[in-house]
Amino acid sequence: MDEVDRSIVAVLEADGRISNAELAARVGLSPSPCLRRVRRLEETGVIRGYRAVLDPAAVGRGLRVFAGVRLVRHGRADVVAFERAVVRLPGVVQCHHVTGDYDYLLHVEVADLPAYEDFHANRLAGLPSVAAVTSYVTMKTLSAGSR
Amino acid sequence: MDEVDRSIVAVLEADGRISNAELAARVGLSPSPCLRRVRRLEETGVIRGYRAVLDPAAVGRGLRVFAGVRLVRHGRADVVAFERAVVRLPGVVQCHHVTGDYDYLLHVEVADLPAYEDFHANRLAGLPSVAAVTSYVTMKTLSAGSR
DNA sequence: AATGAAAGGAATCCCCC
DNA sequence: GGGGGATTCCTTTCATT
Repeated sequence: MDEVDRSIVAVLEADGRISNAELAARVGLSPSPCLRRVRRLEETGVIRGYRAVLDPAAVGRGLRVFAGVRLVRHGRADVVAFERAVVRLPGVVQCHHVTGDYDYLLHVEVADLPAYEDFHANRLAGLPSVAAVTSYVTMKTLSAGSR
Repeated sequence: MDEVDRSIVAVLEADGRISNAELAARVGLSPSPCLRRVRRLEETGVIRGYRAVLDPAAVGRGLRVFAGVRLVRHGRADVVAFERAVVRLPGVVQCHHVTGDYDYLLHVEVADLPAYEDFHANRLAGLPSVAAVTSYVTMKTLSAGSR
């Protein structure tokens, strides 16, 4: 990871579909060594993949909610069971194991408030060991620059 | 947005750098109409862009924290000043205006805990109208499938 | 709207520096 | 590690159905 590699990942983070030819020009290389560096960054896991960024509302994920979850018990079996189950729930984007007032902070995206009510009452509350759920419903999201 | 469009965005969300030729094959079209559909999805804003997904630790963002922020005052000027300033802070990925115990939930990514201490004490606490900050430090993140 | 052909461009590989 | 050039594949456009 030298300066050129850092430039490459910065450009690809902002535009993941840029052509190798233009990427090379932007970082001051010719296409051959540029492509070699990109492949190496992919192989070593610095670049994990590429994704299209979608309009949430257009694909049925217009409501974003963060849900703080506390568990009743914290034995290994309880934790494993919860973690396995929660990432399989439709609408769960990420599940963060956090310090603080909650055990987990869930990033959830669903169509609308009725869909979240269903998620909350019929999916999440029924998971093993879930003691309490606190929901933070997103009204607006501001993004920082290129991300 | 018909079924084919939904397939296209699903494939591109999982692999944003797939070639148009292979994308076409996967959704059962020939390349020409497939490309036209992708362009239309981009122009109408359903596809907002493409990004490389990076290993956070490899690019100096090894620590993810969610910070619940309460403001002292909620007048329009206070809110606007806070929102303008917070997204400019280095490390702030997204700023969610939420319902519940906090006014905002910040998604922050920094190098490590000392960097977060600096962010918390020297950047965030000094913003206009910030009354209190509650930090949820992520120890582990589980992702749901393709996202 | 989809197809298919054709031109132009890009990705990729090999070899040299 | 970087560069140049050849090959192959892809992208893109346009005429056609």
